[in-house]
Amino acid sequence: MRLYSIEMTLSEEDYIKAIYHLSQIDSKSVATNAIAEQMKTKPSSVTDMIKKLSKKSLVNYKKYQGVSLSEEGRMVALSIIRKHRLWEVFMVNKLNFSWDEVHVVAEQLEHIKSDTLIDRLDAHLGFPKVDPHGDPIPTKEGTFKKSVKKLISELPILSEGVCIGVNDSSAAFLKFLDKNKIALGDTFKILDREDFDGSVSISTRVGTIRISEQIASNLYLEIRDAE
Amino acid sequence: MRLYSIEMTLSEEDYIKAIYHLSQIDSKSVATNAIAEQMKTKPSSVTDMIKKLSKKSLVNYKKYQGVSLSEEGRMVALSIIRKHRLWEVFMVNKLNFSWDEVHVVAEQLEHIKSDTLIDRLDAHLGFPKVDPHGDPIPTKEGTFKKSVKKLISELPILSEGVCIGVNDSSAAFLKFLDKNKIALGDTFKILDREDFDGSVSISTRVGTIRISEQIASNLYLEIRDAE
DNA sequence: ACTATTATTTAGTTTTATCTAAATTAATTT
DNA sequence: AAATTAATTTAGATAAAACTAAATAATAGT
Ligand SMILES: [Mn+2]
Ligand SMILES: [Mn+2]
Ligand SMILES: [Mn+2]
Ligand SMILES: [Mn+2]
Repeated sequence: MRLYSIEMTLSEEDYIKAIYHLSQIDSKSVATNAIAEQMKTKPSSVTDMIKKLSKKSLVNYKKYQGVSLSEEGRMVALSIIRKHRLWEVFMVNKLNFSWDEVHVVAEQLEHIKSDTLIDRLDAHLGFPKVDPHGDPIPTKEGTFKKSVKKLISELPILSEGVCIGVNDSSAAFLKFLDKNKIALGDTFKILDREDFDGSVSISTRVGTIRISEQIASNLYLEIRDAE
Repeated sequence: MRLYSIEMTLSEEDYIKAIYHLSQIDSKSVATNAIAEQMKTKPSSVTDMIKKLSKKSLVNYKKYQGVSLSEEGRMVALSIIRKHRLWEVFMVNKLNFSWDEVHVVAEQLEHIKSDTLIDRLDAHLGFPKVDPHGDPIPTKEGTFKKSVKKLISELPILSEGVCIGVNDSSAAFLKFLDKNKIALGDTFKILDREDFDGSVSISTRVGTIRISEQIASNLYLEIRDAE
């Protein structure tokens, strides 16, 4: 993960990260419009930036064919994600933030340039493996356990797993979870799914409850014994 | 110190901080060239930025007359300095950095925008009053104990005080201090000064030593019982 | 008071990251 | 296969922050 420290602007870093995340969803090459939407900018701006990143050989690009990260680009993405998630752990574990408050600030902190800083922060936090949302933290070398988390709405009946994250971290949703005694770290089993409305019956630590499709598509489980 | 959160770029913040520091040295209005030197930029760039800051009424400016910070400008400066110094304390106290390593990274961290973050960091660090170099940390409200630190070279004979900071934080100088058993927190008394070369005789915790003018003009003492 | 020197500002460019509007290519329908 | 629609790129503009070179104002020396 060291490479030879390519100089990158904040903007370039955010684009690289966006491309990484989009290519996770849909492993093929990433569309210009998708990047524009993610970055809340215009497709023409994306094209400009893609050309720049391509010149730096951080992405593979052919006109009208979309982009994918090069190996260097992937490493840059992982190093930014590593920083983002370590700062999130710091804010939650050391500064008593709650998990829904940290993302915006981590968006800024992830751009601080200092390898020493991030190494020592990692040590200070006890080398955490996941961030407060349950997402894995890449190592310095750019390796990390591939996420095995899936949305409840995507899992087959009888799946069992630990609740490790949410999609929607709005205050309203978090309040709902609290009220229904659903918390990070709880183990759930999917008992049944209603084809009609997609609602799901799950067993939790307080008994069996039924959740709507909307809720099920916002809760991630980590599946046991996955590779 | 809250004001109504003026939007400021990183560059504007660094200029405001530079103007603040320069006006501390020499309380009058600050010269364009002095800012250019401090910021390692050209006078013409400084003029451009001054006009911008003046439009935002963060500085008082009349052509050819130099600039001074407005009251808002002073508050902005103090809030950046507060952040800079708190991050320095964090790196030294929590991440085991040494005091000569933290400044460059703090130059970046001071620009992170989050009032909550800095408040919680302050609490996490136990509301420190000084940074690792002995410089005072402004409060949220923009008040702080006026520095009573003086260079040994500027103090009269028989002054006594606690060593709280250095001017030159090069590795070579810090090594020298270590070798001579001079550390932050030690109490020194100035016994004698040689007019010929400005060298000074001081009593330290390991006995009496003689230091050159060059060393004396790099060590700050905090004088006891000053207001 | 005049001149030389220094400090500061202005004018005109450059680079980076945006944007809008127009042109082009790709994909979908009929 | 032609026409329509959608996606993408190009062209041209703008704003921020820098620069160089030239002009102007302030200061100092005689
Ligand atoms: Mn970011
Ligand atoms: Mn996260
Ligand atoms: Mn800075
Ligand atoms: Mn300091």
